[in-house]
Amino acid sequence: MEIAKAYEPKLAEESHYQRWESSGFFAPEINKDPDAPKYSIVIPPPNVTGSLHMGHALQHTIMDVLTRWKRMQGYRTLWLPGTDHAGISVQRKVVEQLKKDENKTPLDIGREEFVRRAWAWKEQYGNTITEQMRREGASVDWSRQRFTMDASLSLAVRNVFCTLYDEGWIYRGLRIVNWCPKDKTVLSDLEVKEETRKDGKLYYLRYPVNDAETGDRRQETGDTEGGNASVNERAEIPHSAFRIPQFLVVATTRPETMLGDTAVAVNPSDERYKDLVGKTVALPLTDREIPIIADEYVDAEFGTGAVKITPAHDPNDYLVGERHGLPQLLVMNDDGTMNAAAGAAFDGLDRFEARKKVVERFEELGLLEKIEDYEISLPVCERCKTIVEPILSDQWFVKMDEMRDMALELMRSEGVPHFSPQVPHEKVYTTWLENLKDWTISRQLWWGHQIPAWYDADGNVYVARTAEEAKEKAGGKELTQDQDVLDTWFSSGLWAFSTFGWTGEAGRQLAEGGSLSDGQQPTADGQQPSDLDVFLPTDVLITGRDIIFLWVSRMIMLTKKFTGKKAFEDVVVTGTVLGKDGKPMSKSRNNGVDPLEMFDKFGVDATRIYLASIATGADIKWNDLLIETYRNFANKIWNATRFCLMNSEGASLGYPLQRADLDSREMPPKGGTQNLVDRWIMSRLNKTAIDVNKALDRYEFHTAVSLLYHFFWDDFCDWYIELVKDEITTRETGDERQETGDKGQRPRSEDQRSARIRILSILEQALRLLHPFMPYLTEELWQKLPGTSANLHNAAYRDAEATIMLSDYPKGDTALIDENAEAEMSLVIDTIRRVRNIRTEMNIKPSDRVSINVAAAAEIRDTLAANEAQILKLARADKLVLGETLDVPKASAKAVITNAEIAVPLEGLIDFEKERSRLGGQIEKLGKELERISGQLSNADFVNKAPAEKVEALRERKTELETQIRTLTQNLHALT
RNA sequence: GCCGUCUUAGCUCAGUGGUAGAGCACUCGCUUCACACGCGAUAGGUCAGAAGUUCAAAUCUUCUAGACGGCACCA
Repeated sequence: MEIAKAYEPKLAEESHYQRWESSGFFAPEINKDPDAPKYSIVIPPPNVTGSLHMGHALQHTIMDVLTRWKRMQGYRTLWLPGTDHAGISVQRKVVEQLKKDENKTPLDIGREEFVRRAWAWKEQYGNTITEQMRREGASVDWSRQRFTMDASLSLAVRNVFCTLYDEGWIYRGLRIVNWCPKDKTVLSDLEVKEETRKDGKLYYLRYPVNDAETGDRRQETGDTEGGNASVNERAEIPHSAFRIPQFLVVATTRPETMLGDTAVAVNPSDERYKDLVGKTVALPLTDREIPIIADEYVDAEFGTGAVKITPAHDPNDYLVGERHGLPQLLVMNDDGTMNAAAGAAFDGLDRFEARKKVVERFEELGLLEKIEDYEISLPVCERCKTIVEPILSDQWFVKMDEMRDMALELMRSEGVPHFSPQVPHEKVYTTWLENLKDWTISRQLWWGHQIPAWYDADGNVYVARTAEEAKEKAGGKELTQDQDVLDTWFSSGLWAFSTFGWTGEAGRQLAEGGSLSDGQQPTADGQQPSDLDVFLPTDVLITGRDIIFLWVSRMIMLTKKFTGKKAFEDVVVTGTVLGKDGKPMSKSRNNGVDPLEMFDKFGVDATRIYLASIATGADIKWNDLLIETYRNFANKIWNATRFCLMNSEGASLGYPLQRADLDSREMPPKGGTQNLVDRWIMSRLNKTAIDVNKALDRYEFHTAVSLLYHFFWDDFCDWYIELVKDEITTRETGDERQETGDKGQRPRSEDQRSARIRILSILEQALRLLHPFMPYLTEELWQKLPGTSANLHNAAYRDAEATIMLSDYPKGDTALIDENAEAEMSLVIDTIRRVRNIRTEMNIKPSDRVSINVAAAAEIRDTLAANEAQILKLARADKLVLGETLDVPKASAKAVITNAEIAVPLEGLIDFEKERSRLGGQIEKLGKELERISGQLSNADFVNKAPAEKVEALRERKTELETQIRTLTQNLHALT
C-alpha cells in the first residue's frame, strides 16, 4: 500500500467528520445495547456571538476525550451541544449594525422589528462556533443541539420565573444596582469587575453650615473671605473654644453626585462634629438645604470624618438614607448624563463633564478645599469596560436563600458536585454560596426572554405564564407587559435540564406528586423514558474558573429546585490558557493565540493532544514549541503505521483472527527470542491501557497523554519495532524476488505472518487507545490497516459500519502483565545501552562492528543468548561472548549492569586516558549513591522503623552497588 | 482586609513521605532500507529561603520573600 512519507493532517481532517456525523455515530441511539449505562455531558453553551478561542478548544478537547472514551467503552453516550443567546452581546451587535447600515437606533424601528433583526443576525452569524466545533472533531449529537431561546427552553424560563414568583423567591423592588450607561442596562454583581486606578482623585468640598447663631448662610456661599478654616484645623482647637465652623468639609471621589446629596453624615461619637448634628448645610450649586445627621456607618478616621450622603447613587448612602428617612434624589439619566434634577446648569451634561464643571464651580466659589491623589478601584462593566454607575433603580431580583441551602446541603451530605481539582474550588464555591446575595435578573434589553409580568394602569403587577392568564388575574383590565428581559444567565441556569426537554409542566406535576426529594422521575407505563429521565444528572461538567459562580452554582441550585435532581456529579475546572506573556489572552493585550491557526499549523489532533497534555487544572503559559512535540508525535504514529503497512503482506486483523487472539495470551505461539519481546510489549501495552483508563477516571488527562506518548514512542517504536524489524521484513535475495515477483513482501514463513499480525495488533490497539485524543489521525490509519472491521467494535455497536470511534476501548488485562518479561527486557535493553555508550564514548564509527563479552550467572546468560540477534543488531556488534567470567584483552572498555559485567574489546581503538576517566566518572557516581545508602542503613532508627521491604530493597541495592564499584575499580586498576 | 494557589533543569511544566522526571533548547555522533517532524549518546537541579515534625521531606506544619487568583471594602 502506498502511504505518504509524512502525515498531512488536512487530508485526514477533511475526510472523516462528515461520515461520523451523517452515520449517526455521535447520537446515543447508535448504541443498541438495551442495558448500556449512560454517560452524558452538556456543553457550557458558548455565546452565539462567539468564535472559538483557546479556552473552548481546551474544554472541548476534554469533553470530547471523555465522550469518545466512554462511547468506546459501550456507554450510551451523549454530549449535547448548543449556544446561549448572549443578550447584551447580540443586542450590541444589532445596534451597531443598525447604526452603520441605516443610521437608525432601536427606537426608530421598534421592538418587534429589532427582535426580528436579532434573530436574523443569529441565523446569519450564530453558527460560527458550531462550525468550528466540527473542525475540532467534537463528537456532539447535533440532532440535540439547543439554543437558550428555543421555544421549549423559553417555556422553561417562563415557568421557572412564574414558579419562583409564586413561591416568593422573585420580587421586584427599588434598589441601588450596577448600571452600565453604555449598554443602558442593569448588571448583576458578577458582571461587574473592580479595576484599580492610580490616577484617582479625592476632592474635598466645603459645604456652608447654616449656623443657628449666624443665621441662614445660604446667601453667603460665594464668600471667600474669612472663617473658612477647615474642620481639620479646627480639630486642633480645644473643645471649649469650639465654635460652629463656617464650613463642613466632605471628601468624595465623585463630586458630580453632590448634586444629589440629601444629607451629610458624621459619626455620632465624633467630638469634632457633636454640635453640628441636627443642623443643616446649604448644598452648594443648588438651593437645597440638607441635614447633618449622625450615623455609625461613618468612619471618623477617614477623610474629614464627614460624608456626603447621596442615597440614589451609592449603595452605602442608600442604606443610610433608609435609616434616616432621607429623600432619594436621582440626578442622572440612563446614559450617564445628568438630568434636570441636577439643576439647569448641569442638565444633559455627561457625568464626567459634570464632574469637571462641579469642581470648577466649587473652585470659583472658594468652596474647593483641596484635591488629593487617590488610588481608587472602580467598578467597570465586564464586557465593555465602561465605568458602572451605582444607581437607584426598580428591578427584578431572585432571593437565593432556599436554593442556596439546597446546594450547600448537597455538598455537605453527598459531596456533590465533586470538583476536580478539589482544592481550591470546593472551598471557593461553598464560601461564595454562604455569602450569596440577591440576584438582579432584569435587563433593559429587547433581545432575550421578556419578563412574564404585566402591569395595569395603576401599576399593579400580574405575573403569569401567558398574557391571557395575566389578564384573567387582573380581572380583564388592559395590561402592558414588562419591557425588560431576563439575564441570559437565568436561562443558562436551566441548561442542565431545559436542554433535555424540561419545560416546567413536568416539573410542576412532579412537585405535586411530592417526589421531588428522591431525584427519580416516575415514567408512565409503556412510555419511552425521556432524555430527562435518561441523561440527567449529567456525569460531569467541564468548565473554567470564571463561570463557577455565574453559571455552575446557579445551575446546581436551579436544577435541584426544579427537578429534584443533581445537575451533575463532577465538575472539572480547567486552568486558564495564558498568553506568552503569562497574562490571560485578550484582544486588548494582543497576546491571543487562535486555535484555528494552530489547527492549520500543527493539525487538529496535535493541538488536541497538546491541550490534553496541559489539562492539569493549573494555568499554563502558551508555548507554540510544545505543540510541535505532538505534531512530531502524530508524524511518528503515522510513520510507525507506514512501516507496519509496508510489511503487512499476508497479515490481516480481520476475522477469523479474533480479538481473543490479539488481546490475550492466545497469540500465535512462538518460541525462543520472539517470545520475550512479545510478552514484554503485551505487558507494556496492557499496563498502559490499565493506567490510561485509571487516569481518565480521575480526570488526569496529562497523565493519560504522557503514558500513551511514552508507550508509543519509547516502547513500541524505539524498542519493539527495532527488535522485531528483522523478523517482519523480508530479506530475500534478488533471485527469490524475481521468482515471487512481489517485491519481497509475501511472508516467507508462517512465523513471519504471525509476527506481522502481532505488530499490527499492537499498533491497532495503540490507535484505539489514542483515538479519543487524536480522532482524525487514528481513524485515518485504522481504516488503512488490513482487516479492521466492525468485529473490533464494542459489542454495543455490532451493526454499525466500521469505525475506530465505535471500536472497543482497550481495558488492559492484568493477566498479560508479565513482570518477568519486563525484567528480562531490562537486561537486554541495559546491555544494548551500555555497549552503545561505550561505542559513542570511544568514538567507534557506526559502521564498525564490535564484539560484546558478558560475564554473568547462567540465568542471565540464557536470557542474553536467547536475544542474541537483537542485541547484536541494536548494539551494532557481530559477536556475543557469554561466560562465567570475562576473558578479554586489556584493551577493552568495561561497564557494569545489574548482575552482569560487560566488556567490549577495542584493540587499537581504545583511548586509555578516556576510558580511565569514563570508569572514574561511573565509580564516582555509584559511590555517591552507595555513600548515601550506607548512611541510611547504618542508622538504627531507619532500620527499626522503616517498613521492612524498604530496608530490604536498600540492602540489595547496596550489595549491588558494592559489586559494581568493585568491578569497575578493578577494571580501572587493570588499565594502569 | 479576608480566603486561596503557585515558586522544581536554560524554557514550559509533571511529580502529595522512601534512589529528582518529561518535552523543547543545549553538546557530541549519525543520509542505519517507517520517520531529520528522525536515530543514538551525553550534559544540566543543595526542588524560592528559614525553622519544625519524621528513621526519612520537593511532598506534611509554621514563618519569610516573590508571583498570581477570588471575595470584601473604598466618602
